[in-house]
Order: sequence, then C-alpha cells, then structure tokens
Amino acid sequence: MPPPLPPSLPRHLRRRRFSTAPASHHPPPASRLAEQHCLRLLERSSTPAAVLQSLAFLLKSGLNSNPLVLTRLFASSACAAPALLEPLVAALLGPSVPIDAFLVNTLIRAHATSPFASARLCAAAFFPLMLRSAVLPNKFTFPFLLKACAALPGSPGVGLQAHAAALKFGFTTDQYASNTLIHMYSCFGGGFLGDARNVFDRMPKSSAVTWSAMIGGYVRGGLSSDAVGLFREMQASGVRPDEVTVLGLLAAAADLGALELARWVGRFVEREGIGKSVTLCNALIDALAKCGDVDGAVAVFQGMEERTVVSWTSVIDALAMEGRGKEAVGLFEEMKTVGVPPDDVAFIGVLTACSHAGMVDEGRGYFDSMKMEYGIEPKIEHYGCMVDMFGRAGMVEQALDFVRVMPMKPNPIIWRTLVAACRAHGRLELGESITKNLLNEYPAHEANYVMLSNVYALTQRWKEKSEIRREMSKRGIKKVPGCSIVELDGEVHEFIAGDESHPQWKEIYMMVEEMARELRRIGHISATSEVLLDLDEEDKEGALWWHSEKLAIAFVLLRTPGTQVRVVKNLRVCADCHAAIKCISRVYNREIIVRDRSRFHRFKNGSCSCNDFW
DNA sequence: CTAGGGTTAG
Repeated sequence: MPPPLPPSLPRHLRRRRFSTAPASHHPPPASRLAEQHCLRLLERSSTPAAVLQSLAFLLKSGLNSNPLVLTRLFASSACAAPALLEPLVAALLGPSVPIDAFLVNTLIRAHATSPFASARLCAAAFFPLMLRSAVLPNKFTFPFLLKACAALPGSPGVGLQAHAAALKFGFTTDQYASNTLIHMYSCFGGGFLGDARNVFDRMPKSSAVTWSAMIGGYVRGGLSSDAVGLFREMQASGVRPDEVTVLGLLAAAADLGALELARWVGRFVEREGIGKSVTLCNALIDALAKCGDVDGAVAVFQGMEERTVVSWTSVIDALAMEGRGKEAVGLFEEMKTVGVPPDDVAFIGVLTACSHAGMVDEGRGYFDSMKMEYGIEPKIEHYGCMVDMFGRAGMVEQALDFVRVMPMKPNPIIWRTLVAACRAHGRLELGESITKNLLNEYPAHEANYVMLSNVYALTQRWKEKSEIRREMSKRGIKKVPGCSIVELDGEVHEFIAGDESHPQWKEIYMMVEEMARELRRIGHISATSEVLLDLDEEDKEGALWWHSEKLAIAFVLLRTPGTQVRVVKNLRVCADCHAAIKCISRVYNREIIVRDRSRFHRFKNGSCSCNDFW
C-alpha cells in the first residue's frame, strides 16, 4: 500500500492522479497517436484545408468526441466564419457517428470557448440535438450549457429554456449547475439579478464559488455596494473567501472608489495567505488606481516578481488617470524593453496617457507603430483615443480629419468626443450640428439630449433648450443625476445635486454658503466667465453651488480636521466646480482628490494636478 | 469533459 498522500501535495503531482496517460511503459494507444496527429495538423496551419484534413482524420480514427481536438478545432481561425463552421458540424454529426452526452457536451463547450463569435453564438444550439436524439444529459451538460448561454446576454430566452431543462432533468440541486445559473442570470443584465439571487437564496452556500458568483453578479450589474454587503454576509457565514471572491470585491471597490476597502483587501490577502497571484495584483493595481491611490498602485506593481502585459497596462492606465503622461510613456517603453510586447489594450492605455497629458506627437507615433511595428490593426477605440487627443489639444480640424479617414463607421462615442472638443474650444455651431445628427440616429440616448441642451444654454438659446427638455420628457428619457460619494469612518455618504436627504443637510448647506462667501472674498468668480471650458454633462439650470461634489466636500470639511478629502463623482467635474475646488484647497488648506467619470483631479494649494487640461 | 475571475477610447 502506498503511504497516504500528504495534505498539500504540489500541484503538478496532484494532477497526475487525474491524468489519462498510462502509468506504465506501454506505448501510447492508437487513439493517442491519432489525437496527437490531429493536433499537429491544426498547429501547423489554420487554413480551412488544414481544419478539414484534421477533421477527416479525426472521424476516420473514431475520435469524433475527443475534447482536446474538438476544442482546438473550433478555436482555429478558420472557424471564424459560419461558411466553414456549419459543414464542419454537419460532418461531425453525420449519420454514421453515434451521438452521446459526451459528444454533445464537448461540442457545446468547444463552441462556447471558441474565440470566434460565430462559433460561440451557436454553442447552445447543440442541446436540442441531444433531446432529439433521446440522449440524456449528464452532470457535465448543464454547467457547459448554462455557461454557453451566459455568453449570449442578448437572448436570455435561451438561458431560461436551459434553466427549465435543468429543472426537468433534476440538475438544479447540483452545485456546479446552480453556480453557473447565478453567473448566467447576472450576465443577462440588471433585470435578471433577481433571478440570480433567487437561485442563490435556494441553494446551500457552502462553497466560496457560490458566494463569488453572486458577488461578481452584483458588481456586473452595477450594484457594487450590494456586492460588498454580500461579502460581509459571507464572512459572517464562515465560508473562507478565496482569490476569486477577493477579485470580485476589488472590482466593487474600484467601482465605488472605496479606497479603504481596496487597501483592506490588500492587507486581507496578506493575512489570510490567499496568495498574491499576478491576476490578483493586477486587480489590486486597478482598484487602488481607480480609488485615487495611484502611488499605491505603482507600489504594488513594483513589488510584483512576475508581470504580464495586463500588469503593465493596469499601471499605465493608473498613471494616465492622473495625467502623468511622461511616466506612463516611460513604463510603456520599459515594458517593450523587457520583452513584453504590447497588445491592443496596452496601446489604448498609452494613447490615453498621451491624450490626457497633451502629448500629441508621442501619441501619433504610438498610433503609427501599432500596425507598423506590432501588426496590430487599430480598432475604433484607438481611433477614439486619437480623436480625443487632437480634440483636447484644440486641434479640432485634425480630429475631424481623423474621423473622416477612419476605416470604420464612427460610433456615438467618437461623435461625443468630437462634441466635447467643440465645446471646449468654442466651436459651438459644429458641436450643435454633430449633436443633431447624433440625435437623429440615436434618439434614445440621454447624454445626447443633455449635450444639445447645454450647447443651447451656452449660446443662450433658452427657447430651444426648453424644447429639448420637453422632447426628453415626452420620450421618457431621464438625465442621470450628478452624484458624489465620500467614505468616512468606513461609511459611504452619497450626495446628489441639490438634495436634502442627508441627515446633516442643513449644516452642509450652511457650510457651502460659507465656502462661497470665502471664495468670493478672495476674488473667485462663479460660473459664466468660464462657461466655454465647460465639458460637464450636468444640467446647468440648477445652481452651480449645489453640485454634488461641493456638498460632499463641505460635508468632509465639516466632519474632519485637516485630512485629505476624497470624492468620487459619477459625471465629469464642471468648470465652475473645478475652479472653485482649486480655491477651496487653498483657502481651507486641504488636499482634495476628486475622481471624475474618466480621471482624477488632485487639488492642492490652489492648483490641480491636471493643469487644467481635461 | 463540471462552477465563480484581471487591463479596454468619452
């Protein structure tokens, strides 16, 4: 008898127990050789011919349900187009091939994990085939099927059918299937979070996977504070969080801008010995940066012994968010030097950094190098970075030219970027005409109305402005209210422009008035003189002094002595608030950090880290 | 052959 296994055998040794490889010295069986032959064919070339050749060999050797080969087969770039995909599947399911659960499971999974949308779209379609062939699903079927459905957020109906089938065949008590159900429903969007929660509530919560699925679902649905609440319940229940749980928590912290939470997660991971994997460090960098602690994010990056392109990109994004373009570009260069080739996402990071720091020439160089040096075809996001870069720098014509030469149809984001440039640089007629076209094409998008309404306000065309308002209410379109949050003693306080729901609202409003008096005393002039610089999406009708960030700052000034003030805002800071906060930082001698919808402003001694370039 | 997860233009 072999001695019992020690409790924590190294991973590679544990794996061996599940290996299908023969333990003895016998030569590998014929099926093994055939499998390897198929894989080699696919490795050598991904042309349709090679794929077909591999398939033919597969069928000839009776390997039709070999998961390894099938997965590679459907991951081959030849399967990007339905033209090859369909005959392939038809050949696989030919009359001479017996259909069993194993084959269908493998087909579902291979399609669901294919890098090609056309293959992923039809993954779930293999399940009906199973029913038609009177084959019973096994315990592997529903985890695969439900995950395939999760990738189709546009057609939740398929997922609902899959859930019904899981019920019918009695697999909903299975933990694996139930966890995937939670995941699937939360992928269908906010309206299905209740369904996810229903599944969650009905199952035993003995595994970290169940909790992580629900926590991740809340984050995905934009309910990050519920995610944090659920994490606290999880701790109370005694289930030990693992790495994935903590990743969800970090995403929630990043979303909420909850710096203390993000830092706590960093310590928690240390304390619980969860292990700082590369993935976890990447998430930590991202969360710290999005909570305004860029230096902390850089410190985590510096401490990593192994870094992937995602780590580099995360730290470059972190620096870009604070407008530290030179440092971001420096890291991008260092990344290339140490032999990590940038991918398309890394280029978005470095282009954003250039854009936010006014480094137009550098940005142009990087954009050109994408294709020339790395063979990466720029996507619409990269063109968007360039349009933004020219626009911010006041080169509105160049921005427009870029849109004209783009090889793809400009999307609303591109147009809105242009409009922001027009507004920032006084090109109001151009901005207005672009916005009008945009409204014709996308009448349901709230931001477009607000944009046009603000253009009218800037040009003092009040009649047109009120027409826009009427049009919005007629269509039932609501403006997202400006909202700012601050964390104080582990509690999150939320402020909405002009609202009076905070228990201390009277004191806060008195404080805001006092701030206004102080600022007037030192010569700060409100609003209108800077109106052309205003990029804000917020309604200008309300008094500028009741903007949510001012309320939040007043609250923190009231409640704390000379500490740092950190505010997270859902929209962009308007020009008046920006100018006012600069003064506040001087008059009250406080460092004030405001997280925008897109970046950070660090106010100190009357100036801002963005150098008024935003 | 089983579940939950990291960076992405404004």
